[in-house]
Amino acid sequence: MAKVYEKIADELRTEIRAGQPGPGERLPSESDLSRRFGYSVPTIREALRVLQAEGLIVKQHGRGNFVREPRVLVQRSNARHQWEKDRARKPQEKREKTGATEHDTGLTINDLVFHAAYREIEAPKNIAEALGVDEGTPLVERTYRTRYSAERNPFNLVTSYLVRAHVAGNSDLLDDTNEPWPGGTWNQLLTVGIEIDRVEERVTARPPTAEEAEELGLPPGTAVLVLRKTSYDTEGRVVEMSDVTLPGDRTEMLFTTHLERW
Amino acid sequence: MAKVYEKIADELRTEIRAGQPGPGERLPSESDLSRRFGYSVPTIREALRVLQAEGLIVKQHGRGNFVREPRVLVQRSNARHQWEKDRARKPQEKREKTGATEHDTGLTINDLVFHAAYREIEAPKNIAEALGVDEGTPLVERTYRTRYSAERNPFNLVTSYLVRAHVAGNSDLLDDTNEPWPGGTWNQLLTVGIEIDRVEERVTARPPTAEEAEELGLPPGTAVLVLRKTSYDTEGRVVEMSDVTLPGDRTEMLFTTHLERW
DNA sequence: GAGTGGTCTAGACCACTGT
DNA sequence: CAGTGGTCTAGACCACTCC
Repeated sequence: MAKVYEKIADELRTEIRAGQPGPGERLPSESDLSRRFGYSVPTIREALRVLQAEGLIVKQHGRGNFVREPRVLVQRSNARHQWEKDRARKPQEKREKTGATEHDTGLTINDLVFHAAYREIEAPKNIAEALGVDEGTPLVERTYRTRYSAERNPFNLVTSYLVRAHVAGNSDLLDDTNEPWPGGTWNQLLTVGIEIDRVEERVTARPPTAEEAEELGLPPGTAVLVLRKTSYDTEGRVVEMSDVTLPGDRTEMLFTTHLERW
Repeated sequence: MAKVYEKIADELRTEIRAGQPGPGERLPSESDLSRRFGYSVPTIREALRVLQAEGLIVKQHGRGNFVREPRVLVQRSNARHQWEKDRARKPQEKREKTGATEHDTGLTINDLVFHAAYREIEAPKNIAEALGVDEGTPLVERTYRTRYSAERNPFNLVTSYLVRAHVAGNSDLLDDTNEPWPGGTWNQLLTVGIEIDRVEERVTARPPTAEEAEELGLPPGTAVLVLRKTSYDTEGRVVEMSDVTLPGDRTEMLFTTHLERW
């Protein structure tokens, strides 16, 4: 019942929590730890791997093992939805100035880099279910990436779906050169007479897939938040659905629920 | 740039995604894979570890490596807050019958096992900030565990804080033998004249700590959702704050935001 | 070039699962 | 008992970082 590497991990974990070494500081080298604990380097590495999986340390090839520094940078609030709805009716020059991400982060449009791609597809089963349409229904699929101009990796991955028939009345919606759409999707929906009534967001958490870790630049020991946002119009139809992947170590989602007064 | 174990992981991942083997099925044994790929068992194990960290497979000592089956069982909706507020004013016999967890899960009180512990503490810095009080202010701290009667591990870990001075008017609130409180915390707050106006929930995701993994029975390759719920009364005071830890692989949180109509 | 972590090998032995 | 994964050793060699 000993399990040497767990004991070593426990001991190192306790020391790190006590601040010895503190955030950002280096741990002793693996061979030093090997001597200190009297076990082989692979065993030490096994212990360090446990701490890495907990997100407690970061390994840096050629430099050493470091205590991870916490970071939560991007906040996303559900107040953005009302804000976005209000924005949709503003005149174009105002709409162009700022988007929902800037609203959340307080940054200006110059600090952010957007990338979007457009595609028409036929609804696969799971997407069709979420949109409440038949399998094979023509859809408009758009994928977004947003990142800080100073950073390499985007801080979210978004795939958004619209029912093609809903938006066919406005040819701008089917033209992928109109990117990014001034005023956002909801303004475009307004042009075809659709008003959003409520938004549902389903949130789960899991480790990133290999592709997500790659694209978001996530080190091992990070989780992602997975958000499926469904927008309903005033008649209860689903008019937009999007899947969003966010890095758990730098994202905080804020949901405010207002209650009826007594 | 080869990295054998990554290539092996890629190949196995592709096969699993294609359904070969499918969810719940066993992978070939590690020594079989060693022969198939022509690399040593430790290298194969390294590849399998990658897949485990992604939550794609589950290792079972003495049995084999299995493709993980997805499971999302517990749904938690922010509609629970209005429901809970309404319940607080109902007569006691109704309040006793069911709690917010039953409301979310659709189970009856007999399917669930509760455990609660009670403690009085002086506010440490971070809690004091969240409650908007001075450090050292007397608080009531309560920790909850809820689990299915058929399962070993709870499906959430809750720590809740109240300001002692707010609730001192009702001695029941300071008596830890009154567990679980019929009608919940908000009914108790009602007895001291406090009405909840809005709830804020902050959500992040991260890998579980060693203690959380242990207590929730989480296998490696699982993330947790961390939720900080803050309840404000009609005067804008924070009257309750709780930290909730939920297993990412079996929890879905649903937030509905209603928008103002044009 | 010295020091660090990363990959891979080969094998001994232990612990768990199922027959 | 046979078959499986889990732990640990000892060491070779590679790749990266920093002086």
